[in-house]
Amino acid sequence: MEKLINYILQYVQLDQNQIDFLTTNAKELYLKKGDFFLKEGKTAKEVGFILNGVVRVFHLDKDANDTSLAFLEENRLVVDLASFNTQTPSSVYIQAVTNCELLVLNGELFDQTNSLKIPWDLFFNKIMTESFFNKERKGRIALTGDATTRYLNFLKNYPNLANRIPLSNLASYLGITQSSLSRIRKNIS
Amino acid sequence: MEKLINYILQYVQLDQNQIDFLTTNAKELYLKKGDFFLKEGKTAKEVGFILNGVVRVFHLDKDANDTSLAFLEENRLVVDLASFNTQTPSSVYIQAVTNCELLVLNGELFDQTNSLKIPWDLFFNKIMTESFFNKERKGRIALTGDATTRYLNFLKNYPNLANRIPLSNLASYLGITQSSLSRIRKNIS
DNA sequence: GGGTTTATTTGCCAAATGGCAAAAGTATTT
DNA sequence: AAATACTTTTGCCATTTGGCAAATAAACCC
Repeated sequence: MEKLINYILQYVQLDQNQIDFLTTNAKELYLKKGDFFLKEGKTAKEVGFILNGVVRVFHLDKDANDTSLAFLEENRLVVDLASFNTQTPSSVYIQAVTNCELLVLNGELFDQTNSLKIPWDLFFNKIMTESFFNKERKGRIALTGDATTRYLNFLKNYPNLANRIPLSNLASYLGITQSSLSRIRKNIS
Repeated sequence: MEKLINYILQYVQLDQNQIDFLTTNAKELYLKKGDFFLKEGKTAKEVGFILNGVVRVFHLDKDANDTSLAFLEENRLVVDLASFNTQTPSSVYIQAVTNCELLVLNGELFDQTNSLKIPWDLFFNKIMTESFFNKERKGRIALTGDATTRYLNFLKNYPNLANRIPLSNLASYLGITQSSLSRIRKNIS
């Protein structure tokens, strides 16, 4: 629980009452490898925080091609902000890549009444701003260079992640096939 | 001027006083093809609005490889939000692709005193939120499929833009060489 | 542990893309 | 209109990546 509080404190201030309030209302959630936190078409009703494990955000197109959009590990929020904020159906899947231990804050904690207690608007604004700037700066770098460059780039940005997620998922994130990624790995070593 | 006001009104409400205030303080700026609105290393001091023309946002890596990050046309804001909001040096170039006619709002209009007059915080939050969600939804689609798919996708999303920007710029946006893009065009027709 | 499933590597060849340079086409200037 | 500069197309060939299927390795289940 402390981890989640510290995470939130990076963005907004909380007094002891507010911390107690969150501690009382957060629930633990265990996801087994393969379990879904959110499915396309469903509206995001809650916000998760990863205590342990890795989750993947991905998209399926009409031909069932699987594109990985993001990987999230410990001390990160898990939520489709677009769906959660606008309460519209999500266009992505969020799935546990490994067994996961999450803390979950129910959507009701974010409603008008509770926003008086916790400055959620400010919190999400900061999260979104930070995330927006990251994308601005690094986002399009994904298309730069050949597959090997993109892979090395990924290793540099997320050094611990590559050996926690299946090759196929990483390949779809990098925009190549898993065979190609396998060969790239081989060439590098 | 009316165009800019209407654009802002999409996001926040303004009364006649506020509209007059903006009208008085906005300045016209003409950029010739090739002129820069912002250069890497400079801090964004103003916000532009395109009345006419196309601008390109791009990045140069250490080997001077040019990667197009975005193209903007009429009725869009021109600003490196990351640099402008945090008043830190920009990591991108913003350059006129065609002759451009802009309205420019100086940074001073956004300072504390003037924020009392105009709800800039809310305005930028909405812009950023909208932009963030667009990236979430469509951003990574860029890496989906082969170069032809990405080109067709671009044509669908920005039907008028393709014939207003040089082939080389579009190619760098799509992550391919201009020769390849030229061949792709040929094959399609 | 043995069997089953899933993930990864590899071989083979086809297809896509890059690199380079020259040619053809357009736009711009004088 | 001619000269110049810039953009786009094309040819040639090397390299990268994809597609498919089989082999190997690793993880999972009973």
